[in-house]
Amino acid sequence: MTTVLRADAQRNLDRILEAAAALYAEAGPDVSIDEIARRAGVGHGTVFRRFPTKEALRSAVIRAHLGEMLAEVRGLVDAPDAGKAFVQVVWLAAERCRNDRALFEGIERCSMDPDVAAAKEELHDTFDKIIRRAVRSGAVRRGLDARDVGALIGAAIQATLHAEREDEWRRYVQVVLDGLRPARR
Amino acid sequence: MTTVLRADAQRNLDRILEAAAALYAEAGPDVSIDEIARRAGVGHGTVFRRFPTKEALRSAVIRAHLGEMLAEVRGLVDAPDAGKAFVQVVWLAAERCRNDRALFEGIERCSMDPDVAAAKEELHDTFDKIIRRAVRSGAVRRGLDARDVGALIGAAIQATLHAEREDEWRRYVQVVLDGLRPARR
DNA sequence: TCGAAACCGGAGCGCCCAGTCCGCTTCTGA
DNA sequence: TCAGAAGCGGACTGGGCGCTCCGGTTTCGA
Repeated sequence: MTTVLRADAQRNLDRILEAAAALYAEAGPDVSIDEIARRAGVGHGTVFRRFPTKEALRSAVIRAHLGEMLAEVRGLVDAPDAGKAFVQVVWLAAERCRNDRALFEGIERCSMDPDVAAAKEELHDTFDKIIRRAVRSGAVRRGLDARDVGALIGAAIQATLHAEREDEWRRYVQVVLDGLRPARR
Repeated sequence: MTTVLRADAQRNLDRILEAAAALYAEAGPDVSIDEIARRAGVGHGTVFRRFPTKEALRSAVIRAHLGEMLAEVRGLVDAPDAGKAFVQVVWLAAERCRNDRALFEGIERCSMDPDVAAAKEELHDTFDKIIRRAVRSGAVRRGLDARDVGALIGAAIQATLHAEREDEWRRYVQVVLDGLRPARR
């Protein structure tokens, strides 16, 4: 099925993925294929041979990111303090969204891709375990799942994309994080 | 300067604004002029005679919304309980964003328009008064201004745009609202 | 070394959309 | 009623972008 690519083709493929990830991170998920091809140093025909559509390329990049996040979250799933693990995951996700402008929006948009959907689900399942433990330990309010928390944190980051101050996003994430604790009284 | 429009022209202008507001609310701030013109029942040339650019139309609609919000917020600026007034303003803004998909994103995007910028500033100033009183009364944490709160609430709403459950947004707004209270301990 | 298979990339197509233009229609004030 | 001003809208332009195609080039196993 998956035959080995010729050396030059593999090199170009790597360059394309690298360029796409960089441009998505800098400019959002709507960068044109031409721009990506230019940055990768290839013709845009080459991009379309590897990825039949613009969406396919986006999905591939997003999938890679989700894989990395999953590995990180898995490393925290059995941490002794569930509340701390929860906070750590949130900050990890926030940092990622902050450094990659397309990540949050892109994940939503690529949900029709079955591979992305599967990766997302797996990530959510893992995060849900942490959340449930954190809820049981009284560190997090009831009634929230991984999708809720992801949406809220992602949104807080999005809100700071055009902010003037560089560290704005940390304050916003902290506000949401405080809001995620059990309601008072 | 502002001469009176001919009756038919005024009618068309009203229709255009109405159609634009409706489509922005339904489909976001990137609806094409053609679509707006079609919904308004006019040719798109007519739209461009009233509004020199697509942005001008967007700005006009946004400005109208900001004017309405300003009136609402002004009505709460001298409310006896500053904390309650703050919460009310937040829910008002949230409801508006919820009902108008383009509002939050559109306000950011139209900030170069001087009229929109002025309206925004006036709204912020008014809301800031409420926030300062609420902070003093201990209902809201320090270090936040109207821009912060608006960004956070808008973001929470945006996060629920593609949610399956219809009332998702209320939960999210409540989380942010709780996060906006003074930090514990 | 050499030929076939794999690969490359830019010209070109079709579509969408913002914005312009002008011949025709509609309104309005006298 | 009527002339001229105001308004109308569709044809058209130009630019951007996703995507295709094919003639030329590169790679690599035999």
